[in-house]
Amino acid sequence: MGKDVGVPKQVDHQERRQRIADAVCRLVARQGLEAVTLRHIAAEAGVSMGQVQHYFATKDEMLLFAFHAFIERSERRLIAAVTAAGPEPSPRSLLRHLTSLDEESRAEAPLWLAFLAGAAVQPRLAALQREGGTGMIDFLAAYIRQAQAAGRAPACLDPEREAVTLLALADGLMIAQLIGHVDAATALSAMDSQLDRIFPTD
Amino acid sequence: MGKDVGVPKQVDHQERRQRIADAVCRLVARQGLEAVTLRHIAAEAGVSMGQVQHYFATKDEMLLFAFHAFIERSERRLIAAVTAAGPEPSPRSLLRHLTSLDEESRAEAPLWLAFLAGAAVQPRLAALQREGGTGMIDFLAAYIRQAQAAGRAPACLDPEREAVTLLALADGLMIAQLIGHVDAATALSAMDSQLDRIFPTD
DNA sequence: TGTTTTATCATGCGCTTGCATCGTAACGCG
DNA sequence: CGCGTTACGATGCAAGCGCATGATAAAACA
Repeated sequence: MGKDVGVPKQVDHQERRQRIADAVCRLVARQGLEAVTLRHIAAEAGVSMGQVQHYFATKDEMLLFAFHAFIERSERRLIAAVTAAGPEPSPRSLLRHLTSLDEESRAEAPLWLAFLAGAAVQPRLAALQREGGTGMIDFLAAYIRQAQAAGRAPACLDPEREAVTLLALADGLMIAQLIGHVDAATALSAMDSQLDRIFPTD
Repeated sequence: MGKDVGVPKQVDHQERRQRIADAVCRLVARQGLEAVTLRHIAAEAGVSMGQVQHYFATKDEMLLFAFHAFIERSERRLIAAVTAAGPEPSPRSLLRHLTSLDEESRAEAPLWLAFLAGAAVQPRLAALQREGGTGMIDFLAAYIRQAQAAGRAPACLDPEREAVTLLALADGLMIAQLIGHVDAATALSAMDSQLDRIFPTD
């Protein structure tokens, strides 16, 4: 019986799934969740429909996997954007990133919004979203607390509340930009105004 | 030829369309945009599928109409919420409403989000969204300007930017609540904190 | 080697979709 | 009254959907 599970027989299972998940993300970003069909995904990924079925038992499982992968990638990039800016991480880099001012995030805004809308209806998507979001809030709150300890932020602020505010504002500004209510400069100015309030010395 | 157009022959055309549009909104709020099919809508509205087809040439036209009706209703209620609170309209009532703390708005949050995601993909929906949003921004900015003139708000603030910030924050907090990142109390506290900054004397 | 497992494709099935096409009541009007 | 427009229901249809099935080739293992 001693099966050595996990040993790839011929192809890298995980890599194939990821490649298909990427195709899902691309398609959702471009045409929304409704455009996700097995046939469209197969075409977008440049593989046969049978192959998609081979790596994902159902369409739902595929969507869930793609969403999870997307969230993980976003978090990784967010943290990288903050910590890679310098030895002393800057809140500006964090929130400029969140305000979707770089092209990479901008292109993914519709994707994020589509999954958000899906989460409003499908509990399983909402659960994934919750995990990701709280992680970011904790990260931000800890960062604010640290700034307070260093005297770079007013001690009277509630770190939790400010973290929630900043992230909510980032989401809202991203939406406003996406719809066309405001341009990037206005969004950035609004976010900067908030940051000045929290980190006056930067 | 002198046709008296608009004279209802037998039924109130506009009222029928509105009744169907309401069914669309209910269904979208409950199950998302993907659940919108002619048959489901007919069932939700309690009419035959033929009737739905009679009042809307295509599914897209039906969605567009429903979305437009929804936006108009939201704006009407928003303005009513502000002006009906008293002779001197209060920013609190406005933004408590926007933060989706009343049940009515809360139930419509998924609906709003679904149309938002749709707008990210379909330009015609985005156009409708844009109209509605700028109206609210102008309304808010004018209100802030008026408060500045009355000395109830710091003159150093840029009304446009603060209006954008408040609306974006409202959207973001609504999303955070919907996903479950924060509870209503936290969201309200975050919004109040912003209002204190803009209207310190209230 | 032969056998089993894995990877892949092609095809088909049952169902739902938006929409077109009929038939037919009911009312407005000359 | 008759006639045409309007309102509405029933049905059909081609396309697309998720998914099941079976065939085939190759690799893994005995």
